[in-house]
Amino acid sequence: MIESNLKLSDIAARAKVSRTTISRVLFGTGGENVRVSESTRERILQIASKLDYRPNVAARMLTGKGSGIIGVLIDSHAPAIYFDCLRHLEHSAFTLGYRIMIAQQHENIDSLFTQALDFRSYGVEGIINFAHNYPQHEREIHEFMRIIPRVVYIRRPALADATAVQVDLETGVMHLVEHLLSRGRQRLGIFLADLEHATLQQRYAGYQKGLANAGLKLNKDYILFDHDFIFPTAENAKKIFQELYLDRGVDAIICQNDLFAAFVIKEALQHSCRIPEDLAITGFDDLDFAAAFTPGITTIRQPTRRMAEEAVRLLHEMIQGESKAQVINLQPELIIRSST
Amino acid sequence: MIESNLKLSDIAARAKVSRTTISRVLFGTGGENVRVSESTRERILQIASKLDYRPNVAARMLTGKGSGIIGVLIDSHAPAIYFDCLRHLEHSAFTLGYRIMIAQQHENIDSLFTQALDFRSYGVEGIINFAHNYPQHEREIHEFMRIIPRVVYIRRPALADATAVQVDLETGVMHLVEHLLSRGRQRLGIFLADLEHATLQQRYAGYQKGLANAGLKLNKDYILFDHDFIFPTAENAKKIFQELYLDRGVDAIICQNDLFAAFVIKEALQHSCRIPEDLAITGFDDLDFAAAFTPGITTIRQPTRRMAEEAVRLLHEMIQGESKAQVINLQPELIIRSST
DNA sequence: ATGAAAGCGCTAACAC
DNA sequence: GTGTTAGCGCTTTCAT
Repeated sequence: MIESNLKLSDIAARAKVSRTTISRVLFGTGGENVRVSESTRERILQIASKLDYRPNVAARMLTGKGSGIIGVLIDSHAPAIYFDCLRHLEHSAFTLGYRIMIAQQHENIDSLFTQALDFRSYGVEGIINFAHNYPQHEREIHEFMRIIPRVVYIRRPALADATAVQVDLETGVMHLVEHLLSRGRQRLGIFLADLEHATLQQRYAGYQKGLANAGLKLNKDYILFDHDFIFPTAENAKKIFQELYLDRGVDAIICQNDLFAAFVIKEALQHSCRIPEDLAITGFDDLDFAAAFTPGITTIRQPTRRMAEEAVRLLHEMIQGESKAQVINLQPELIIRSST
Repeated sequence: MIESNLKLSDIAARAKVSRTTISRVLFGTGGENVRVSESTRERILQIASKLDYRPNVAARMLTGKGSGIIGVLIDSHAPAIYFDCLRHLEHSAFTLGYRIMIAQQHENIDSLFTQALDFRSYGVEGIINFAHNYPQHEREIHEFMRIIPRVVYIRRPALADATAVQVDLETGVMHLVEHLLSRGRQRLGIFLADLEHATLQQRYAGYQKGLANAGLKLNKDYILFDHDFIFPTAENAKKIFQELYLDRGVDAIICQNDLFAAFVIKEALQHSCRIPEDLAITGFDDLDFAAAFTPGITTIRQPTRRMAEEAVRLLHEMIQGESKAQVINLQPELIIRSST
């Protein structure tokens, strides 16, 4: 039977000691050098556990204690992989005694402040920012960090002193390129929404390096730019297939994520284009359906679990005040299936 | 330039009025019949907005104000569809001025209390419970609701007076059955982990009704039970295909969700079984990859957005104290693609 | 139309 | 070892 909303003074009354002592026993307040007799301690713990006492977080916060809340900022158009990561995040945070409060960020940069101010209202101790990067808004992001000084970015922003966890997408795409070349592919197509997003820049860099390493030169015909290419839809896949394969004759297409790859594969099959004989296709993320597809989608697995663990760890260190800006770089993993 | 952590008294000092008046203007405290002169009001609003003042939620909570936090409980094994719903949930909640705090629940029922107590510690005003149902734990769930009296369940628990949003899975499966019969299918297979979970009971009921409506009788051979069937994996798909199609000769398989359908389709294709000519396959949820598959997966679309909206609306009403227990029943939508 | 004082549940600083 | 007091930022009640 769980009592409702006890407070320290209720325990104090039953234990016949002051609230201070209860606080000392239950939360270890007062520092290392407080002495409480074993018997009182016992008695208090007994009563508290029997009554299932839980502290009022708001009251503790008011005295300057941390809230134990971590704010997580997610882009409203975030691909599924981020939610996978969110799940691990909650777990890691919980393990360290934190709760997660989420907020979605919309395209516009201003919402970054609003959300930050709002999080501060709630006393969040730090933020994990999953939102997209805005390399063109470096200054505003600095301002954001001034509001909440403890931020871990997933994907490093264009910011010198930011703490971030990032996946080495560049190397990921390089591996993809190497793999495709080793399969005898010569004309590797890729499409990108633009080069403003850091993650797209990284992909592009990996693509370039991969080709350069093999002594091949870049053919601009195989690279397609279109602002719509952030959204994996059937229409976009049609456009991509038409331009890169039918018009320009690539023999491989590196897709931005698994869903894009799935739609491009579907489009290709409708044209009786054989995968991978006529056209090799790669995805990105290794979402769970990538393995269930026919053909299985060759892809780059993002270490979502480690991303979450590292992000929480870094933030925890910042909260403890033990850390300065650092960047953790995680390696993704090439998963070869039959689409290549 | 955003000032850091202003408090009411800071505004009060600048506006040369008392904190009380600031509170009245900024938060409308004091009720309907408070009068503040237009000029003071103006002045206060000006200053507050210029300084970008934000209230300290913890302090307001301590005086009895609501936290504006909604707790969301998600099962740690929740399928992707729930995260889709979570995104809409955050949006709807935000619109009504709430923040979302998430917690994951693990299989065991005890964590339900722990999470509830924990949420109460944080002053959450209500909970949206996405977690799986435990029809065998009706009493414990009652206890849970005593701790946090405002709970909206996604999927109705076996509880008379619970407020819930549910999708009529039974009708969904009935539609699936009708559709398959209309395509000339005669031997409809289905697999279920067990009949303990409410959602599986509903599917089974829909299956039975669909057949009964068509004047067909149930063939137990076409129903497969196995506790592993909550997890969509390649191995499970293999088992399902072997037993239902190869051994028992069904000509259609109703899968629990899209990912299961995807794996079963893959298995079938590997056996040169033609979809849908030899075997029709249906999914559930209409995740975004269902359309990208070849063949496109016929499925039942869950109205995740409306689910979220309704859940938040119901909870909001409960928080406002305007509502008694009710159940909202949403209809899913049959999406016909080429897997049937 | 506005302010002063008390108090929400807890902790810190200082007493004893 | 344990208790007392003051105060965190805000709202409420009661004055004025």
